Amino acid sequence: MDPMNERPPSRRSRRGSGAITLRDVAKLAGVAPITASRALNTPTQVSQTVQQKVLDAVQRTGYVPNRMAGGLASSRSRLIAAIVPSTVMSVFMETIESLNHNLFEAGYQLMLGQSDYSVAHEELLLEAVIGRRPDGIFLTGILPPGRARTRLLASGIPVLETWDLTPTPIDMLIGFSHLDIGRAVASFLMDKGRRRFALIRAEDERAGRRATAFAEAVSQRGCGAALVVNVGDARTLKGGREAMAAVLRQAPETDAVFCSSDLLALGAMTEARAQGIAIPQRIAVMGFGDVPFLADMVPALSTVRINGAEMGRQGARFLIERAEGRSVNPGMVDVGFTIVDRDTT
Amino acid sequence: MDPMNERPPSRRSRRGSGAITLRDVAKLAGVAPITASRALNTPTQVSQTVQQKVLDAVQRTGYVPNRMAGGLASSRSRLIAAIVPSTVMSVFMETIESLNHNLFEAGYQLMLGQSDYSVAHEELLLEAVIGRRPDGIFLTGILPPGRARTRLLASGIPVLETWDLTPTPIDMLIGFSHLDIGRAVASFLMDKGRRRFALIRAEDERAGRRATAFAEAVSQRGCGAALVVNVGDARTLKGGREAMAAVLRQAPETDAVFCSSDLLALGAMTEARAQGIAIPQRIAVMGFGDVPFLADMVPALSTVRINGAEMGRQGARFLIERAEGRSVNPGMVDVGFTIVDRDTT
DNA sequence: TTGAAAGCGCTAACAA
DNA sequence: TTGTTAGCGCTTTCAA
Repeated sequence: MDPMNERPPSRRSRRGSGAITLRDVAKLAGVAPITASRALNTPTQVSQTVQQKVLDAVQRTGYVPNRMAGGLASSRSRLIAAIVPSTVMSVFMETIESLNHNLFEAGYQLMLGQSDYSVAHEELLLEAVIGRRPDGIFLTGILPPGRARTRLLASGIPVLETWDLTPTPIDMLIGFSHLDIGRAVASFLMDKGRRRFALIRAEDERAGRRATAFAEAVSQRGCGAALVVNVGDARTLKGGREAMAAVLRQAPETDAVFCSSDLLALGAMTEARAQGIAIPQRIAVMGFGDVPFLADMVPALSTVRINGAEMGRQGARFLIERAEGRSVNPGMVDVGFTIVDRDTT
Repeated sequence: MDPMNERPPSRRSRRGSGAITLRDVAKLAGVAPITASRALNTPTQVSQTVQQKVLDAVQRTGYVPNRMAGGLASSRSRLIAAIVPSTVMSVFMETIESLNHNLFEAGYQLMLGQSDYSVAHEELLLEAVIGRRPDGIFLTGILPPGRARTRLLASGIPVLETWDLTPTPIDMLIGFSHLDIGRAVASFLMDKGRRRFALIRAEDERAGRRATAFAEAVSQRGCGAALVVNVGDARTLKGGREAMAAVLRQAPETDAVFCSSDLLALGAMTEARAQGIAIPQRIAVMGFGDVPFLADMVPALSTVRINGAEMGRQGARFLIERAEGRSVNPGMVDVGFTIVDRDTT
């Protein structure tokens, strides 16, 4: 080893983390650090010989590149942040799983934050996330105007909003229309001859839009006003049971119920069964989300299928394209939805 | 502004990302960068006046600290990585949600990787994760000896294995005994007078251990060998239905079935109901995991409750303690389990 | 309590 | 194709 290659020991030096660095690998391979860097990141820029020597050195030392350092130097973290309201029993997880899978294939890592359904929490989360300088941010939902939105805009980080549509996205957008769903479900049920409707809906802005569109559509076609029962949490069965009990009490002549989640629908069915009410003969039940396992229950739940995985896949693509410096502007991508007609309608 | 404070423009300079940096804040506040850093990170080390001036400057500039740079300089990323087999309909998500929540409160961020139930995938994932230099790694499960384990050990990153117990953990361990569960469920069912058992189990090593312990326990108490039916994926209802059909065909006299997940149990119940078999009168059904909503179904599923949130909470605590340099050695923490006796047994 | 200097481990820019 | 230099934006170390 040429002592000239050694860093002159300075009295006030910090002695690193002790881990193997690119310098060590380069020294072992007999090349400059930048050459070792190229051998690993852009192998085409380097001769076969050097390439092999560097790879050998990596092998022998067990070197694992420090992506924090690389990210700092290149302003590319290869980190994508995603924010969901919740992760347990959440309809968004299919999207996140697909996103994560596709990101990993491309050498990116996912940072996951949960807002716990709180706007305040979401703002803190976004602040923290921006500090990590991710190459992109994946939002499950639309970010309303406010501090967080301003901050995000100012950060210059590519943002993808999903699971909804809006004429005023922050940046990229991929989703579907909740209004269209409400209308489509209304038509679907009316075409089946249903006339007296109830809505079991979660305290959720999007669920609200589906419900409103549904209610408007049925009243436009001359049906009476739909009974609306609110439920706090879309992810419980209990809420659906209680709401169905309320429906049966307040409007016993109801012949179709549209729930804002599959779990609520399952609860509604449970209550109906407990009260000896035939589904779908007397009341049709419709869910939302198409939780996988409900197709295999008896009776199988009719529902609205959202292509969550597709949003994850395309979302990953858009964000990666942006991260690699290509200027993608997908405009508004509508992935649509499907009404799944099973046993309960 | 004193021009002496400006960095001399060099011909080959890279002109940063253009974002506001600590230098900008410091300059505005009229202090050195390091002082601004202290004002933000260790406010007690700084005078009230300086503190206020820096905070003002932050406010006015909209400065968001770059955690990559901070992490590089301090060798503390404030990033924790967690690895799960899957995120959709996964029994681990309660743990991850709790982990994430507790980490965020303490100023840490979660990186989530999914192994897709593949060992090869998990190794790649761990390699990638190590490159990020997280302050800790949270594993849902025990990492068997192999490349990944060696690498992890070599990295020196604190590791927490969960959801299982082993005498040979990599580092920290918090979980429960799958063998104990198998035995406890066996006793529980035998005490209820059940004698002819079947097991519906997923192709999962831990489910296998629960099943084996169960089978041993029942045969030790003089019951006949339990019929074992294997199912590929624990997260489907369909698998449970098909398995139950097999049980009914191959051993119609079966009077109790222990399933390796709640969803499989729900499938088993669905099939039993379809065949007109009374639960629990003729066959008792037991699940595993205590998916929240199953308590509200009719009949409510008896199951084994795992305190997933507790593992997340305590796990966060251990990992953070380690990250802050305190030498925690919790030994083996057993969070136990609870048998939940509801309608199906 | 404050600051100057050095450096974390890597890569962009330039030069050969 | 390879190397030199100068940072990326922050914090540690040492000194005042």
